[in-house]
Amino acid sequence: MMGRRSDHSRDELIALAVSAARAIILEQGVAKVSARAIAGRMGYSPGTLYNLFEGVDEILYRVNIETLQDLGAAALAEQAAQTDPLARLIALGRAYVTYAEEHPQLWLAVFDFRPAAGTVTPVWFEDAVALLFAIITESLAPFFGEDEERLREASARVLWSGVHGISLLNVTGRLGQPEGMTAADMATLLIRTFVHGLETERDRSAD
Amino acid sequence: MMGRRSDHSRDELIALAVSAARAIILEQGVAKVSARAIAGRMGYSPGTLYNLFEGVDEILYRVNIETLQDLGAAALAEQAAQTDPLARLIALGRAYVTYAEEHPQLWLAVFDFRPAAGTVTPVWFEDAVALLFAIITESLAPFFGEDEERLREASARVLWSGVHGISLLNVTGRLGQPEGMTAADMATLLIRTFVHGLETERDRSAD
DNA sequence: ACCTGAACACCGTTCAAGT
DNA sequence: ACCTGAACACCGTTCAAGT
Repeated sequence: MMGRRSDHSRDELIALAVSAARAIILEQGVAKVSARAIAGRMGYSPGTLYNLFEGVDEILYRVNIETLQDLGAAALAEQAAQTDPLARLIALGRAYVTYAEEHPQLWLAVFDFRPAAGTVTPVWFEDAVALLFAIITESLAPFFGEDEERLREASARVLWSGVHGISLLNVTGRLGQPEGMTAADMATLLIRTFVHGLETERDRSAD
Repeated sequence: MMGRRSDHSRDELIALAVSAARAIILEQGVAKVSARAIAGRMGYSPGTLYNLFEGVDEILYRVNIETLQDLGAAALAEQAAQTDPLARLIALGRAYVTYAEEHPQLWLAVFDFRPAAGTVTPVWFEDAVALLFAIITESLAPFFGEDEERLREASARVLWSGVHGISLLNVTGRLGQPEGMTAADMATLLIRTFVHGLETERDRSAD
């Protein structure tokens, strides 16, 4: 029962563990992910995971980065179908909210995840987040002059926070939107209204 | 060592447990709250908590409702200092973000809290949340006509989602706002721009 | 070299037993 | 009636021992 088995290569084991973790998230939610549950589903002992990863957190980071890449691909695809700058921005926001709605467990696993205190987020994970965020900043370029970098940066963060907040309330069932309005409609309202308001905002900040 | 002690009345014990939980949140964060930790700090055994509460979740709900009431009071106080409708709305948003910044652990304990799957949020807690939300809806009244109930409701949720999202990123250190801008400034940008954009939005929805 | 499984220090919750 | 503390079923992580 003990000792080497070599049924799988190291890389196969890593992929197996990440798949097992994702399956648990999909079936039971991220709260049910544990070293023992992952190992059990792989047919290995918990100790094996510590030959492959720093800990359970690293496995979750690996599931989450794949979710983010999938989300990013979906958003870019939706955006590519539009040409008008505002329509492109709205497509981005709606794709975000819709993706979260279609994959609530995976999406929550990304954003509910609070690694144990004192641990640092892996660089490769932060890089992936920054890459996704750049899509928003770029999509905002048509609405700002070259001397408005600060406003554009701030607007990107404000819009993302808003769309994310809508999505979080939606996925956790607390959005409580008016009858007939979807969460994506709320995102559209936010983005369209904000962009239209930017013209007025520009006049005021000249004070 | 066993049997009754009656050092404290039932109500005193409840207050003691809630205080102990809050102290742990303030010192170590909500993740470190546990039945054993609360009981240890009270000088009682874990089992005692189950004479007083349904479980640890109920203790957290009790800490959180007090945080929400405190946050509501702070927001109302800031708002009362303003008379202009837009200034009042902005005061509300800034107070929210500022409160979260000043009490990050308590604020995160409210919004990071995901009760065990299958449990229902207590009615008294949902009522308190609804009461707070009504402040936002009311503060938006000056900006809408009587035939615009749906838009007002949707706007209240969109604005709150946005301010909340900004606050969440801020408290978890991921806001990344431009140099010299505070999280409260970001909330101001969101609210002011959105409200200004509403005029344009109204014209469009007439299409 | 790889993998196990027991061990350590935790967790929420229950409940028989004691005062 | 109140409170205890052992017990049950968990958790993440480590590491001596085995192949």
